[in-house]
Amino acid sequence: MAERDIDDPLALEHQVCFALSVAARGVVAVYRPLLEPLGLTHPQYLVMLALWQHAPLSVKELSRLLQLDPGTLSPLLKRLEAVGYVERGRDGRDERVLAVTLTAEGRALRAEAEKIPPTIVERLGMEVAELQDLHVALTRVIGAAQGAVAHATGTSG
Amino acid sequence: MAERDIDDPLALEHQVCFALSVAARGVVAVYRPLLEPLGLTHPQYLVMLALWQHAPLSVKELSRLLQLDPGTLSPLLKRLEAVGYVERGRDGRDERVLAVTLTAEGRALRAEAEKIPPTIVERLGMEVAELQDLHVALTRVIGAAQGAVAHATGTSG
DNA sequence: GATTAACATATTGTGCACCAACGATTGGGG
DNA sequence: CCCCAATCGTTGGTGCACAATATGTTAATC
Repeated sequence: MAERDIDDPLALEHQVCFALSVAARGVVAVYRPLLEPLGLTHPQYLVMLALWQHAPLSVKELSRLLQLDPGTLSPLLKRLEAVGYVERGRDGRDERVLAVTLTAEGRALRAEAEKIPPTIVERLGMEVAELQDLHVALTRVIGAAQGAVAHATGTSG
Repeated sequence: MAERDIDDPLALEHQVCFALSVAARGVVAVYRPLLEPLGLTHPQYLVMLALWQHAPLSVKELSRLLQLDPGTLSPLLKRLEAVGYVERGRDGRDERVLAVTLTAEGRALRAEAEKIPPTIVERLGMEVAELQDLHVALTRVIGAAQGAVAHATGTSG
């Protein structure tokens, strides 16, 4: 069957979007057993990374940093507050914006999280250089996709 | 702030998993306006690709091809049946397996779908060679991730 | 040939992801 | 001062994704 599909532009094995989806889900699956003891899902882990770097952050800033819809972040942040890693309070200057800050427990979690990246690299068994190349390629795709969407909706913004 | 983050292994901009997630969601977003007129979501589009190549397929075979949980596919296939692109019937030989087949309308949809990949490449504005390189790199990551999960749960299978 | 084990799918529950609509707050122009 | 538009976050709806469980079917064992 493979013979006939070589020229098929709709063949599953030719689709970059398919490889992208499978790779993303597959890598997240490698993280899952490492994040589970911390009580975090992968999206929650990314939010914590953003906060460890830049806290305090508003929902809008998180949305821009993580390229996520505010409607996705809103309940996610409530769950992070429920487990005690962040606090959600209104900013004094502008009552519209939510100030997401880290609790002491949330800050302490960073020490545990530092063990994760090396473990992931080890479990994947890939060269760091190869992962860096991939990161560069993905960054280019992210830019291309943003440009494509911007062009489709209403050029630039 | 960038200066201080160069050596930070937890910096958001260093995470391959983050780039992978954002790229996957971003590229799917480029597909969305093209798939919407066909009445398909991106996962549904991938199922149709698999069926155009290999129909009829069982849920288990689709699960293996698309690397998706049967619990994800089950309701998805019902929705594809509801819009009239596939039929779900039991296989005569083995009443356990579901035979997913294409309807005439489902087969006809392939002509529309053939316009999608070139449009995507055009909208992304990336060289085909670069996309092919990315596909190779992603395939390697997919293999590495599968190996990592297999190792974590119970080596090989 | 009845009991068991293995298998294929379906269902339920939790959480993400996007969209559209809403309510509250803020800042600007009449 | 007041309305108005823009902004920020939340909510509700649909659909994906995974884990655990349930149900029915087939195959294996005794």
